[in-house]
Amino acid sequence: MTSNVRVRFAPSPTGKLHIGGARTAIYNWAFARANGGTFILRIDDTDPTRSTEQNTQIILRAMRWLGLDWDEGPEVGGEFGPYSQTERLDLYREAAERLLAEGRAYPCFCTAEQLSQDREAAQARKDPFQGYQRRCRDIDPDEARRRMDSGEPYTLRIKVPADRGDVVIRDAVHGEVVFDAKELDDFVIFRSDGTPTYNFATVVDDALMGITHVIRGDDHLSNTPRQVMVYEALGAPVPVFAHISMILGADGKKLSKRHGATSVEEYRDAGYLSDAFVNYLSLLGWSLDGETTVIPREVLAREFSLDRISKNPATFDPKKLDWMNAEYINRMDDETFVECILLPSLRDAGLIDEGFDADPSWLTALAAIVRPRTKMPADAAVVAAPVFATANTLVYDEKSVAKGLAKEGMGDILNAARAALEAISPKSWSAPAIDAALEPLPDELDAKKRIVFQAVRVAECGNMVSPPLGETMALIGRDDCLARIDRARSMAL
RNA sequence: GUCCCCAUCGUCUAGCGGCCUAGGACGUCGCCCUUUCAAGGCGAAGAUCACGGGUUCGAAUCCCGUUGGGGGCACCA
Repeated sequence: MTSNVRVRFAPSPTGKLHIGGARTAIYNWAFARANGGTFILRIDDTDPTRSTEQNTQIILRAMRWLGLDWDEGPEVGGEFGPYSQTERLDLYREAAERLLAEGRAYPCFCTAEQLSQDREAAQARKDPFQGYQRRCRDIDPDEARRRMDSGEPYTLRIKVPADRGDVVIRDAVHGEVVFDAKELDDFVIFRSDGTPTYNFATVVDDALMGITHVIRGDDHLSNTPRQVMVYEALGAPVPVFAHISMILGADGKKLSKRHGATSVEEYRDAGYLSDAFVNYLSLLGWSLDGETTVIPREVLAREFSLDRISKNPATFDPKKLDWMNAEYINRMDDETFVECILLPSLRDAGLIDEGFDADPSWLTALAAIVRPRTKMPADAAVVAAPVFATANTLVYDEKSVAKGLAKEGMGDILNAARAALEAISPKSWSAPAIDAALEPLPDELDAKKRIVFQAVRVAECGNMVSPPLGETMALIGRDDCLARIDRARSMAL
């Protein structure tokens, strides 16, 4: 299915891609995919002082990690390029000159001092309108031309038509939003240094690129009537807008550094799965049916719709993100879990090296006990650590030893356990065999189940908390299990 | 100051006039499973639908106002 839907995500490279931007990108991407449209990535770098190439690269990398592939934009090109604003300066100049020639824009020679004076005066006389007072709007065009040619500094301002009534914006999430054109001032579209302003450049780009739907943050809603003025001056069709609410921190304030990680790549580095992250973010302000929470990206790309976007600002909840991540880990197939979570985690923790090789069935058995205990990839290594230790290198947790081993009678328990385990032949060393061997011990020793297994657990794993004993010991191997008991014996009384 | 937006469990949300004594998810709590920890299963608590007026036979849903939050009003984006 193809359609003429064209949407764009247009970050300005003044910083990293943050959570709010990522969510906007996801919505644009999903909307394009769901409608067989085109997803465009454009770099809005009109502010040369704050934009950097490095930030652009970080944003592209984050987009790739999120799995948001763009059809037109940096690196892939497209017939509406170039796709960064610094390369489009001529297009803005052309558009501005046309508007000037048509009398839809005019030069303004007011100085910054003059303007702030006017603003203060308006404030002082409690004028409800505190915008530009239109001093230069009626300067004779010929005189204006002379002053421009003489080198006098000027900006270009849009001329809001005198008879323009209400400006009605069609917004897919807010419905019709009405602004009184009287509130609009003749805002600057070109600075005196010859660069375009944001409100002008974006509209020129969106018009030239044939953008049909503008999905962006709520903070632009109040600017939209100004932009509509530019579309109309340009004679371009006005797109459908969809203004989405902001994402807040737990204190209800706009999400910022104070709330912890805000950039996409911090979440990647923390070990969050791209799929889980995208799923979680997509639900921050959108719902499929109000019931479903696990929504794989293919489903999102098929079912996303603007009319299910919520108007409320959403609070970012790290706990639910964690749950989502665990959910995706739990739903992986074994092979994926081993390749994408377990092995990398073990490597990062230094438990194995690049040349590590293990029997596939052994790895599957390890994965089976590790996976349900893995919320974040790093958890996997923590859980698996005892398996990768040896009797000599195993680290014994002090508290666990004190509580579970260094007590009266523990020596007897370990002796009995050792004997029972030794009775298992190397060939039949397995989880069921180990469980069967250990099972009668409490009765034989007339000791509590809890106490017996706790002692063996600490002896084998160095900790009172571990995955099930039989499975773990099967993975450790018979010889090392026996050796661990020997070592633990010296700690028991 | 002015304009615009928003308002349902702690959080994300469902709800678009009767199906709502308000549904789902996260979190919290309890129980089951169990040698520990998880995972899983079952269940519970939790929202006078911000408040006040209307409209209507009937309102979380429509209208007005109030309050509270947020955003814009720049030669920032």
